[in-house]
Amino acid sequence: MTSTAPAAATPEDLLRGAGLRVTAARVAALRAVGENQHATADAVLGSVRAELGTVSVQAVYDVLHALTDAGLLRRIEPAGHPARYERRTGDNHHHIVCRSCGAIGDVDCTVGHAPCLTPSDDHGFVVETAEVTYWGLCPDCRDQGSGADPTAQP
Amino acid sequence: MTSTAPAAATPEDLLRGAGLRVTAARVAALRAVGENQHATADAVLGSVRAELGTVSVQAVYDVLHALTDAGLLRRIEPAGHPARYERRTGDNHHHIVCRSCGAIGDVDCTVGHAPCLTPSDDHGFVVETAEVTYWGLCPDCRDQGSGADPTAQP
DNA sequence: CGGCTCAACTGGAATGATTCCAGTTTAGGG
DNA sequence: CCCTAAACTGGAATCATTCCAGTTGAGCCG
Repeated sequence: MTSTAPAAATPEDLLRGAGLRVTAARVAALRAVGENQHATADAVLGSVRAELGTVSVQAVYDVLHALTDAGLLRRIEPAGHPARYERRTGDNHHHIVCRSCGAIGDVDCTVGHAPCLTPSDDHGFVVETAEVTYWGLCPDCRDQGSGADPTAQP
Repeated sequence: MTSTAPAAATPEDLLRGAGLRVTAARVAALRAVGENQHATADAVLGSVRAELGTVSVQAVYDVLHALTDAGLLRRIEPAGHPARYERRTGDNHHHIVCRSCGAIGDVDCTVGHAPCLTPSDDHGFVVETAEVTYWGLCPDCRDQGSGADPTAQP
């Protein structure tokens, strides 16, 4: 049990703390993402259905949206892949994505705080956040050679 | 290698230099992206049709794919937006995207060469490239603050 | 310079992720 | 316990992109 936060906050507590109604779908979705970081909406749908029985596709999208807006989840969208959700919020960490199987790893930006985060020429834009995505090969795909093997998934 | 094609290189020369067949669709697409950096596939389709008359959707996607594979174009895919194409290839510059209208600007990474590009913990991944996306507001949207914006959140 | 061949193109249908919509259920404050 | 807004249902729609089967044309070759 990781007790990084003050005590092991239950999904229910997290929801209430964020001023959201506590519903079965939200609790299940929160738990699903907690157990499977970087889960896709589809994966969450699967987990939630396995736990609750019938849940509509829309409900899961609604829930993921609500939780993301409330700051309980963070959504990441690697180019060419469906969106994924994670529970690590607040810290602006980055991600490394496997070109072959799409697996994702977290990357803490320890190189100072924001090295790249101030563009040299911002074209008059007001910069709010900077997002770094690393692309490469995960250990599994690296070992298997470079086969386009869509059967691998963590 | 010698200097690649000079700035004044015609689309035809660029295509031949890349070992690609010279077709009307490719020439037109290359010119379209040249005149409208960060154009979407749809925008390119519009330009190409304006120039050539009837061109199929598939042809434009084929062309953009071929040109991207050949290194004549670079594709960028900001989360939540359709893919865009640009002619600045080779240098690993980055992009700033307007949250409000989706406008895109180029950002040269002058802060050293690759500050963020070496993750602190790579999880065993083989990192090939790093991609930085800045999110913010473009000058127009910043000034307006409201109006042509469906989901304003200043 | 006319033929040949395969890459390129046509047009229509399919895909996958996500959203819209109208009606029904339910959490939780009064 | 009752009410109301928020959440959920299920089906259809959207949007970018790709798949498919047949047709056209660029560029090489004799």
